[in-house]
Amino acid sequence: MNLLVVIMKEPDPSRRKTGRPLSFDRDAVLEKAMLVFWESGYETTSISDLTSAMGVTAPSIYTAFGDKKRLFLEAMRRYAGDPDDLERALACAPTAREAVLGMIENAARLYTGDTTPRGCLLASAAATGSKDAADVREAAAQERRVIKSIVVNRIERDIEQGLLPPETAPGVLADLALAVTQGMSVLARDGADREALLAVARASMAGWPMSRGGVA
Amino acid sequence: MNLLVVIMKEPDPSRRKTGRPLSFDRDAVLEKAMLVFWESGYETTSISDLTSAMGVTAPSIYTAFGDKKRLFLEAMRRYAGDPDDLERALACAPTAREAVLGMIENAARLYTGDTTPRGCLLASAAATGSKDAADVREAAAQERRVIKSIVVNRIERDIEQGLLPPETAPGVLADLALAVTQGMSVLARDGADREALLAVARASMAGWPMSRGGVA
DNA sequence: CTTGAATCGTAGTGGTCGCTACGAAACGGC
DNA sequence: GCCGTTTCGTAGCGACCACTACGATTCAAG
Repeated sequence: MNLLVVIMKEPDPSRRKTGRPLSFDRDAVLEKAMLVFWESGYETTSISDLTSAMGVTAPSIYTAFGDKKRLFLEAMRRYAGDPDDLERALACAPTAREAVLGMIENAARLYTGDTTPRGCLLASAAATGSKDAADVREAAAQERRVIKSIVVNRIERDIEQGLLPPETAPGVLADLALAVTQGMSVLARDGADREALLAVARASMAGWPMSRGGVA
Repeated sequence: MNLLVVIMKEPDPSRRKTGRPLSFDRDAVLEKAMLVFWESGYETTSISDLTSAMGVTAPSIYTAFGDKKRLFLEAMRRYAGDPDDLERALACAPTAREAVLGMIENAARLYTGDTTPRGCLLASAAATGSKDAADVREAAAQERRVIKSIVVNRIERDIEQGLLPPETAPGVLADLALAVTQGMSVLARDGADREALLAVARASMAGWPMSRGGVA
């Protein structure tokens, strides 16, 4: 699916041949849409909410992005970023522990930024919904699964290198990291400040096995 | 507010004087509504969703519960239960650590029940939404604040009794417990099974200070 | 058996939803 | 200038939203 999308997007760089040009910056407008979805969720954001926030009329949105669902998926991918970037960031850290702590701390800061909505778009924008938005929730779940597998791989690397005890359960630690991350989104929405979230992030790592002298 | 509600509900036990009686069990129907909101969220559940699930026509819902917002708030309170029950349960446990672990484990089981929707109604039903549902989100936030304060009090009791080191930060541990709880809801919705959630629950407690020989 | 009170089902209300038809406008190629 | 192509803004589509008016129905009270 992703491969197909990439392949079909190939002709893009050489396009813009004929016809009236777009009157707006597609990327800037997509970011506005992302912020609205981040703030108000997928189904609970209306097209008219989007048109007023993006400064673009409804027909222009539909010609540029397809429909509301595709616009949201594109906004969500823009929010989540490239999984390879996350993988590289985790690979750079000296240990899996520091890698995951850094990831959670970054989330804590992201959820409490003063120019962005509180909390996590992935956690809140499609937490629930009607049946015909099930595929959108599944897409968000898929993003989380990708993140989890990247974290699991990073932990397994430390186990193989003897930096973590062999009985370490990578799946549990990754699930814990993900649960804390998504749970912090709720705290942030409830008004918790950045320091409170960072304290939670650090406290959530206290259960990790020690690097050298194992805890057992 | 709660006091007022209680006071205004005083005449209830002696009511049912005249007029046609309700043709349905108000409590059973409220539970059906709770399950629908639990599954599909507040704003993303329509009145027609509720009428078909509750087996009651729209006018009957409105005469029995007021409007959609009041119905949801009542369903949410039914879901959350009486805070005093939580307080008593935490008080019964021998230590704050066991009390909180039990609370999180209960959440893990609740989120993976096979006769109820996955995840947590409090976490997902009002995670985001439009402006005119802000008071509903605030009500959910208030429920979480009550839970946090109960947990904080239970932890402070152990600190006063010397079961936890005096430098323990009750707010951070309570926030962590809440974040893990709400985060597990996301994992449950993504398909995590009960054992995975219970493992996360236990792992999240690993960072707690030891009861006797302190960790520092 | 009548009367008043409360709920019943039927059948809608105005409003907003996601989405689009359509003609005018703005481009590149000739 | 002219044509084909694409986007523009206007205006509105049918469907669904939360909610309710209204007359029939079912109870307790007298």
